[in-house]
Amino acid sequence: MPKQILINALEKALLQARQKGLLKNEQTAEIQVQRPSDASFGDYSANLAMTLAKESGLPSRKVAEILVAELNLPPEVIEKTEIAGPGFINFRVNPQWLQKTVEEIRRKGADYGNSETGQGQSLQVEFVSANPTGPLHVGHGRAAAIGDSLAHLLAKVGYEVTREYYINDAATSTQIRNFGASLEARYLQALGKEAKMPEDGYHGEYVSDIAKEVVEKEGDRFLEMPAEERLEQFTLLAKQKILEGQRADLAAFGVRHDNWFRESSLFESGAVEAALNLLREGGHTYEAEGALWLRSTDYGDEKDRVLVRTTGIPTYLAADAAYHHDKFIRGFDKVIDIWGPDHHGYVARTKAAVQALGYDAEKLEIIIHQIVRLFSGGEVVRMSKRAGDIVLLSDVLSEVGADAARFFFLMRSADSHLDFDLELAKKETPDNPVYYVQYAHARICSILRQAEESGVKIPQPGEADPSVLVDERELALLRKLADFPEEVESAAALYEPHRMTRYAQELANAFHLFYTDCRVLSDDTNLTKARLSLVCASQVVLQNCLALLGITAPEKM
RNA sequence: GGGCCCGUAGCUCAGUGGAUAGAGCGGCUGCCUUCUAAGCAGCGGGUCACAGGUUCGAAUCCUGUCGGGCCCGCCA
Repeated sequence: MPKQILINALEKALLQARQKGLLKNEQTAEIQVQRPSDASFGDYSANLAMTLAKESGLPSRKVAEILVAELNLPPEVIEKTEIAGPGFINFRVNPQWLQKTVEEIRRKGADYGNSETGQGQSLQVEFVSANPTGPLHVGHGRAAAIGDSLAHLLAKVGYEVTREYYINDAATSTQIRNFGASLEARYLQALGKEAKMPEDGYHGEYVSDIAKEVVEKEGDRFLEMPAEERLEQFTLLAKQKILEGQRADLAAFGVRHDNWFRESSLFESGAVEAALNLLREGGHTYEAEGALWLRSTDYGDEKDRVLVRTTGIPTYLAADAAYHHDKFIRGFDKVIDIWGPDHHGYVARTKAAVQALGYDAEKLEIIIHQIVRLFSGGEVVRMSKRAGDIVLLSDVLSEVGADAARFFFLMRSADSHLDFDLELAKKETPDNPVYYVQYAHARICSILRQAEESGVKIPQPGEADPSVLVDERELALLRKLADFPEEVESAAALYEPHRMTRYAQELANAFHLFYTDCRVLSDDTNLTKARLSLVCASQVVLQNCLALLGITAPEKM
């Protein structure tokens, strides 16, 4: 990687300059190499001279000159070094090096872009984790897209990744009981009986749908049951049905969790009690007003939080503390939770609980994504009759398809509110970025088909001479392809999968430009071979990129 | 009242302290006898909310103000 080569070379040059007494700086400045804002400046750029100027008492351009004189760069990678502007050192990559990456990409195939950054550390991404009291909505869709793509990214940079779904199914949960009671009421109503919905009942149409299904399959056999047992049965049924639906929605979205973890299992196994004891023994709790409190303020929370209610029933936080304890007991080196914006208030207390249990706060990363608003023709959409104001993920999927939904959910950074334009996502025109990207892949496949049909052999890696790829469009495409590992690296390091949708668009653009200006199949045998090889490399990178996003790469459109 | 996120082109948003701040959409204008026009080219478009501060250098970091969203339970 040129970037790493440059950083190493600059480091060495700085050391030499110091040893020779040309620069007096003692401090070890972090050496940065970045992309210049304007490509005409070069492929890479270093600001080192500017950061050293003040301390060395020399003008930054002078410092740059000293550094450049000490620089020793492999000419086959970096062909040109120059000082520009206030003291930037700009580098241009040797086209030879770019041309060689075609072969490297083709040899590595699906592994191109992999790295060892994660060093095989085990890492868990927990995402979606919706309450079993209703179907998944668009917010969950965003979480699913982010979580799944992030998991792909982290696996690509060398982590051992587990995807987990936390089922909030605690039997003591008031919400679940309420939901069960709602289903019971709808069931009785479906059988023509008088029944009142509970006070904070679930009025969405999906509850009635489930009730009707129960009537169809089980008839009126619950009527005779004692009230308490019946409620229990319906609570169980409600949970089960919703969970089935959630699994089906995720499957339709192409998201698969390795592990579905039941909150209730923490109570059954005694893990909640154990975690509470640990917190007590560590002196992180106290009793007040008949409840057990966590001293979360010790770890920066704005107030202490209840762990066990006056009723003796543990809170969600108690279970969550036990849950995270369990994650670390299972040996995860790093745990990432992806939550909706309505949970941001729980970040501080959860991190507090984790620290009180003796773990480094840095081992837990909580990503909060902001809300999704659906638009159609400039109007906010409330699509679902079944769930009131909530727009269901399944509705969006049947409307625009999984690929478009994934891409749109991943177009913005998690921090940013997402306006999802359904019309645009449905369009089969270049305005729609997901089609734009997929079309590039379809075009690639079309060229390869065309070549085969006309009897032109696709060269194996190494069979083409890439040095004939000198057109500006070809070099621009090569640069984009060569960028891929660095893009993956930073998207993974920053936990920002949305960077890859942007990269996908840029890569597709570079390919379309190449396609327009450079005819692949021509009478010039060597050029045809080299360009076919470049097309194959483009296909590899586009596929790898789309795989990280969880989006298909169609061969025809 | 407090917390979190956001404020950048008409709209939706990128932008890991660097050079003349970018993309897509929308608008207008061109380009198909040639590997997919689901493409390409061109034209417009900016007080980076505002005010201070830190820095050689700020859209980016800090403080404050204003505006928008979400949240603030011994619910989950």
